[in-house]
Amino acid sequence: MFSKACEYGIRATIHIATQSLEGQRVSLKDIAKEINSPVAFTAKILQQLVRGGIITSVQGAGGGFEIGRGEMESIKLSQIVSAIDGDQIYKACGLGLKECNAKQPCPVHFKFKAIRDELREMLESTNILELALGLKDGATYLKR
Amino acid sequence: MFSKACEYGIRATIHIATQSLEGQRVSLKDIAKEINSPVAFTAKILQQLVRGGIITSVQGAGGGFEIGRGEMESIKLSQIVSAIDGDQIYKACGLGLKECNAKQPCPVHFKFKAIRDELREMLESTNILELALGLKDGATYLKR
DNA sequence: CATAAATCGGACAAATTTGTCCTGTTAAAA
DNA sequence: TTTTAACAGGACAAATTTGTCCGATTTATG
Repeated sequence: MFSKACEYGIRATIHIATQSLEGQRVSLKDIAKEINSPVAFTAKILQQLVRGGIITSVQGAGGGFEIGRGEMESIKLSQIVSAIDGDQIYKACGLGLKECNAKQPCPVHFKFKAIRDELREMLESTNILELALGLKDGATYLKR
Repeated sequence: MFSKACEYGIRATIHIATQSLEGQRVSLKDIAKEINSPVAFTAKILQQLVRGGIITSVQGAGGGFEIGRGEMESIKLSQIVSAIDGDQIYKACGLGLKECNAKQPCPVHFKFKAIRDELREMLESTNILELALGLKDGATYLKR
């Protein structure tokens, strides 16, 4: 569904959020450990998230990554996906055709569109705060 | 969503089906031309479909690929996807976790499961005959 | 100011996916 | 029976994704 990079990106964002809820800034090392991802690769992805305005980084000793408490509710899963994988997943034809739309549909156009629309709706309506709270409560997990 | 190989595989199968409806066996060359795909790569994918029991190949001069008329309705999109991409798309965790289930869910487990289930339902209920008929009618397209 | 703890960013390497080429095999037809 | 049209399959090549390494930069702290 998503690229590895995107999976790591979502997991990292949720972890950063839970820590930010506690007022804790987290380091790259800590993130990679908590979400069980390769450190250097994770660094690249965090850079993308910073550039995308999804998380904030603080350089230097005592630095790390964080998310402003007030921002968590307005950050949607869809923004993370777009920042890393682009919006192909919402827009692209399920059979890989360049031009595929209601006027000139591929054989599965309408069936796929329905699924994609639901996926988009879900990603656009899911915010990071709710995911972070579920993790903090111990209701969900980020490892394994 | 799907790999390129899988996209080509679905397109190829639909094309073969429309031709089989007319009693025409189709060659690799013709398929690649009609679905606008690289010939040699398409050959590999057709082999997978043959091994998967989805299409039939006939070797030698005048040979090619075909689908028994009676089989089209029982061939589901899900079988093509499974034959080429496997069933990761139905089963795998949206965030890439090895162990993710209702007991130990990732933060987006239930939201993703709902989407995946709809996707699976759609793929399992869509057969090749209906797709081939739409294409034959000129209602849908396989190129561009 | 020197040191240490961090992110930033570029270059490289490995793995996977996508795509190509060539030789072999099969079967129809001249 | 030779030729020809087709699929089968292995080896290779290119492109993309995933992952690594290392030096530069930033900032807190002694």
